[in-house]
Amino acid sequence: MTFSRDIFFRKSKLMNRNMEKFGEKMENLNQLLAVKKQKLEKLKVLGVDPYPTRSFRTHKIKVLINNKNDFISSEEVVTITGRLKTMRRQGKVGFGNITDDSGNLQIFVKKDTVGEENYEIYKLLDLGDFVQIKGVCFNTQRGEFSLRAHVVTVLGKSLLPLPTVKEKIVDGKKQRFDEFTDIELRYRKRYLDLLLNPEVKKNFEIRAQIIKEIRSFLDEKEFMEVETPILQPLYGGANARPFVTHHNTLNVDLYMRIALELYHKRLIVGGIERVFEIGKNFRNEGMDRTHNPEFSMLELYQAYADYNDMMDLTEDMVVHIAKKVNNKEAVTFGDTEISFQKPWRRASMIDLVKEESGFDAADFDFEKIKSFCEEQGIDVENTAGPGKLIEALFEKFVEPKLVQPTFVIDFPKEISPLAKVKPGHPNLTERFELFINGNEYGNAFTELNDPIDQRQRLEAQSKLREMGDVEANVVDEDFLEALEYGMPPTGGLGIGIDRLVMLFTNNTSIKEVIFFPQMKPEE
RNA sequence: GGGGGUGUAACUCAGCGGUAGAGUAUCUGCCUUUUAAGCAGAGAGUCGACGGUUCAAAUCCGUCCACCCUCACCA
Repeated sequence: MTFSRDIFFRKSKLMNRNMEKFGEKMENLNQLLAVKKQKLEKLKVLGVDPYPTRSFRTHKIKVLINNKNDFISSEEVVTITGRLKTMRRQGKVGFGNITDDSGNLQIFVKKDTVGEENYEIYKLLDLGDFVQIKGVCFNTQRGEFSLRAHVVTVLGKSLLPLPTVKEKIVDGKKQRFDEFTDIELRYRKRYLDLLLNPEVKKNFEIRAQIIKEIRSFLDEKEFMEVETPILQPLYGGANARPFVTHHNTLNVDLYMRIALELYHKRLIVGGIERVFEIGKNFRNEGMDRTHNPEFSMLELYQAYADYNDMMDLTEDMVVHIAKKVNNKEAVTFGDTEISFQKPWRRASMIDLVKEESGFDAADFDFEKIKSFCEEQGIDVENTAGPGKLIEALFEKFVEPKLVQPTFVIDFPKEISPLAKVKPGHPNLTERFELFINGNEYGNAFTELNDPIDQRQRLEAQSKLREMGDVEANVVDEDFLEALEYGMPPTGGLGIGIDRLVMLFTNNTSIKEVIFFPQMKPEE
């Protein structure tokens, strides 16, 4: 007997503390389990294997529902499989609802029809059990399309009771009772969440669809999907603190990647002109509504392109997703209607700061910017230069106002160590971030392909690191060497998949779009 | 890390100093077209953990844990 199973999980501390008392208590705690086990035994006595090796079905439930009249008039004998979700038994007859991943169908089991022995088996069923029902479709007296069982077969007994959620249809609207809503339980036991809250599954279906559409869009544009290392001897491509792990055989520490960027650029060097990857990044940082320590990114790199091309590509890709997922070039998030109609606004960071704060930072005058920041109550870190302060002003004054899709372009060079300088503007780079609804959704550059400049930039980052900036980039000699062999002019783009899914599913928490979000251990 | 909130039966919750409650689920009985099926009955809880105050704590106080919200941090 396993005591560590779900409903006893919380009680397990007791086991350490007081074994005897726990033993007594288990009598009570086990009651539900014991009942189910008794049923298992009874099934075995009846010669029924509660966990048979084979199952069989002729139709998914949706097929029956979509062709009700045909199945009723033909009286075709069909077999469905699924989980028993509700049960209404009354003496020598009973009803229940079976769900498979396509739908939900009422079954009608009558003692006279299935026979005495099979009816005994039916009576031993519990909510949550997997069953196979062979029978014929018909309409009940109340007019509900149902399956009249000829044979009830057990496919898998459940031992733990599913939380009970009941539904009633009032004026065509579903009313739910005793919903499974405890957020902590929903995240920790996502399988129950999926089972009991159908709209949760919908979120993840949209997620899958978005990813599928990204793939087909990029495939159409002849991007090659690649896989690059998650375990890396050095990390880079973003400003973030990494997770560290250890490889025993090599006896080296390895980092979990924080970005895909540097390996993709190596592939561009290698002559693959268009690459993309959808994968997990890992950042050892704070968690909140929009941050999970592991999260999904799309990165793509295109040779002979620049950040203007990346803006066009981003527009086209998001419009493509919106049309496929939402059937229109727009999405409603909360009360806000977001329009993806091209073209999206493109405005420089410095112009936007000036527009919203009245402050002109175009001259990069450090003392001037610093005193304005201090006036505005912005903390000035000791490693901050004018570029970082401009970004801070941007975050404070501009970010929350960018509701409709906006490309914020031309970031300070100081905070963009992997982006190419904007011609004629030594303090700026050809970089943009995409903002929607006040949140960042993407980041892109005309990629820096000058190995000498790149080395200087990484060395400058390294100095910041020495001064205490734990998120500054590290110098990656192997990457620099690749650049020295020559990288073509390249445009690169990163899109946060989770946030995009949040946008299209109208969710404000990243935990709603990640099946198993990071949670603290329970003990 | 700061502030606020929540934690009671398998699920949803009530109780907020006098020794544990409801509905659902489970079990028993009745019921051959129900659908939140119904009727009658039963069992089921270290009231998140630890400590304190009190004759008496689910309830008051403190500490801790988990989760949620919010601010800070963080591309």
